[in-house]
Amino acid sequence: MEKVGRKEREYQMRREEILQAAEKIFAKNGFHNSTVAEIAKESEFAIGTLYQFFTNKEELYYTMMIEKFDLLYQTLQSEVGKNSGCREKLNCVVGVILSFIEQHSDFFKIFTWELNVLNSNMNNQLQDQLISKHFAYITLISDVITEGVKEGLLKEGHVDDLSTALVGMMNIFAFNWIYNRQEVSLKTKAPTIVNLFLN
Amino acid sequence: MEKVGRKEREYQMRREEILQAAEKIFAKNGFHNSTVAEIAKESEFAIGTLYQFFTNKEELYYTMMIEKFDLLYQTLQSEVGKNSGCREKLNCVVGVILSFIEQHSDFFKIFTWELNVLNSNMNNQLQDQLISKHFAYITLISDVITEGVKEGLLKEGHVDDLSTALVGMMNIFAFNWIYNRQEVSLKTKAPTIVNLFLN
DNA sequence: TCATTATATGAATAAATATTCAAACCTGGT
DNA sequence: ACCAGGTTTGAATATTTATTCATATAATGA
Repeated sequence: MEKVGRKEREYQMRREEILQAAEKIFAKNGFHNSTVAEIAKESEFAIGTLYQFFTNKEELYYTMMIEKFDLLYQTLQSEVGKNSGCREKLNCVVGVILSFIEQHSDFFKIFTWELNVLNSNMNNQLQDQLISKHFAYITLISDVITEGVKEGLLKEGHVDDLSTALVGMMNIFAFNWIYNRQEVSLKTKAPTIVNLFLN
Repeated sequence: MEKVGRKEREYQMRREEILQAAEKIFAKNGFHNSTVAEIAKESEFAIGTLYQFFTNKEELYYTMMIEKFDLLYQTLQSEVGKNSGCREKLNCVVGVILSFIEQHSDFFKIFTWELNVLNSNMNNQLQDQLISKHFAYITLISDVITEGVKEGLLKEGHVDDLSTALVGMMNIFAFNWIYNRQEVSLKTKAPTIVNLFLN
């Protein structure tokens, strides 16, 4: 492993602070209604300092999104690995995702609802990177479904449709939960979703 | 009925042209990346002319959204009325919605994915109006589900969850269809969705 | 035809805000 | 204590674009 000095560590901490502030502000206002000044204030750095860490507003945005996404993906991967059988894995996947959304609801808000608004004149490198992360995520879910088909737990020939449906259900439950702020935890919806899914 | 003169008719036609141009541009770029100048060019009017019809960019945006939404709602309502029984009505609802999305995919893009980005400092009158339209739409679907429960076709006590799940599935199928541009019609997914839903 | 009213135009204005950069400030070594 | 590199700062700049409004154009009717 790399040995990192204090300088490097402190640099990373400051960078992290900025990313957290960015997440908060972007989630509250969306990309376009957030100002760099606001993020600077939230992070307690000067505007100029942010530009020391990120070349521009866009890069700040995408970096934040990509790092969050990595975290979700890694959590998913390691947790699913601990289970075997489609039903168990499904429970795990849905549970992990809903918990994650609950803990990082700011991120989820942005992710699901603003992705396509950032097209046009944006930095394609970063955008492509983000999209490929999303693919990996969907593939992971498809794999679980495929296993279910092999087991005979789910009907053959609809793997894509089934994955799509599952993701759609999770997203909308999360969306409703976030915007209506139920008193109950989002995770309580996990059995509902899995049951609905497996009949 | 109102008798409308030529003047009024022509006014409405020009207004309609502008709304169509707005839909096209907003769908392509989202609200913030669309400029009034671009919409003016698309509609072949001068910038100033748009301001004769709509007081500002926001109003243009919301007006367009609300009118589209009304159209969907009215279509739904009248078509569902022609059917009886939950299964039939469900087929109808899903079919109508998917067809509508297919025909008005520009609108759908904006609707599902940008609603919450326009919060903050926006015109609340119009925004509230739009949200209430959305409620009516969801209620219509819930009613069909409730009927299904009464019929014993669906399990009791989950009306909200079931409506939510159904809407979520439709949305995500539509989303995938739009962004991956399948060669097949979106409507072909209707039976998949209904079956998945009723087991 | 001409005068009056209504409508359309787009250059000019105003406001918002992303980005830069010269100056101030730290930090660690001597 | 002092200096040289590195780091932070935020006022000034540059850009973008929504909105206005004086002017031009068209329609109407006497």
